[in-house]
Amino acid sequence: MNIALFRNLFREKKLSLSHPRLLTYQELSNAVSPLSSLELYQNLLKKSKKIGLTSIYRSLGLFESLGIVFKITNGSSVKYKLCELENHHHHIICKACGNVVELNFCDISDWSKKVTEVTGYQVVDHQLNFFGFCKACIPLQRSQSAER
Amino acid sequence: MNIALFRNLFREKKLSLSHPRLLTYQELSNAVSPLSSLELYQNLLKKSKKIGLTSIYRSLGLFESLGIVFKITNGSSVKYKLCELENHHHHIICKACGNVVELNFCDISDWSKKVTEVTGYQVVDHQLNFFGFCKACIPLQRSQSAER
DNA sequence: CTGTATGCAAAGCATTTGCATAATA
DNA sequence: TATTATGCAAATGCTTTGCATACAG
Repeated sequence: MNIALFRNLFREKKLSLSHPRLLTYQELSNAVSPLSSLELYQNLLKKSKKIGLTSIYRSLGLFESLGIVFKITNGSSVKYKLCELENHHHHIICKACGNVVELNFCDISDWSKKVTEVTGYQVVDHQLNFFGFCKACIPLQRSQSAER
Repeated sequence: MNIALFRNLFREKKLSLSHPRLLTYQELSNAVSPLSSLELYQNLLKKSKKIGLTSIYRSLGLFESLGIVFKITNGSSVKYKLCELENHHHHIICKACGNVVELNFCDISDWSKKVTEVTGYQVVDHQLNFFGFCKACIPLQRSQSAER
């Protein structure tokens, strides 16, 4: 999601676009790979930006609930990345290096119907992640497979 | 994985099959839905089994590294379930009461191929959870929808 | 101005670790 | 008997909360 859309969204939802929120967004926006809350905090401090860790947590929580950010819980580590695709999508995560690629397809709506038929549950959401090895890490597969 | 295979594995790997490990295995084996480390601990205490929480953590870690157990990291909650190698499946989780129903179908293998084609990643695993409201909780939907 | 967000410090929690004791093979 | 695992208590580390202050709209 680019900065213009980001600003629009905040205006639409009548959410205040505070300094910490903007900084958090920008830092994620510059990032090449997913970042933890602490990395985000330290990166901003290095750039002499005044921000509290707490606000980063709060911003990330807000962004996540708005669908702006994807939270990657991979074993014990938690990282965040900006969603580049605006529509609903899923991810594939490299088990070795942690890189994430977004998948711009989701045919799961048929499944939701099936789930409702079978269980009686009203399905409102789902979560799907693929795990594997990116091209660069395929050779490492054997040595890494027990990790996480 | 049944108890016979479990015992065999431990013998093969020359791992000691201690009381806590066996209890942890059995409790998971009896469980209808995935359990957290604490639930496991409390269930065993209720049954007057002597065990420490620490040992449960250590057993679960061992089991996971052996591929006996699957760790479900759902937002902030972490639960474990025995891998039933014969039928891979997914879950639907009630957002209101937390009940879990297992879904005995998974047609995702076609997707894995597609993911590989599109991204070049070698897919080795995936994780799919549905969220919704069970019959009893559908009336609560409005008040609970912001949670998690 | 008025409500909302911030930042610090402290609290909370799940998980891990150190170490003496106990159980396993 | 010699490893190896256990269990308690304490430590760790990530995340959340309370609350007075500062900021955005």
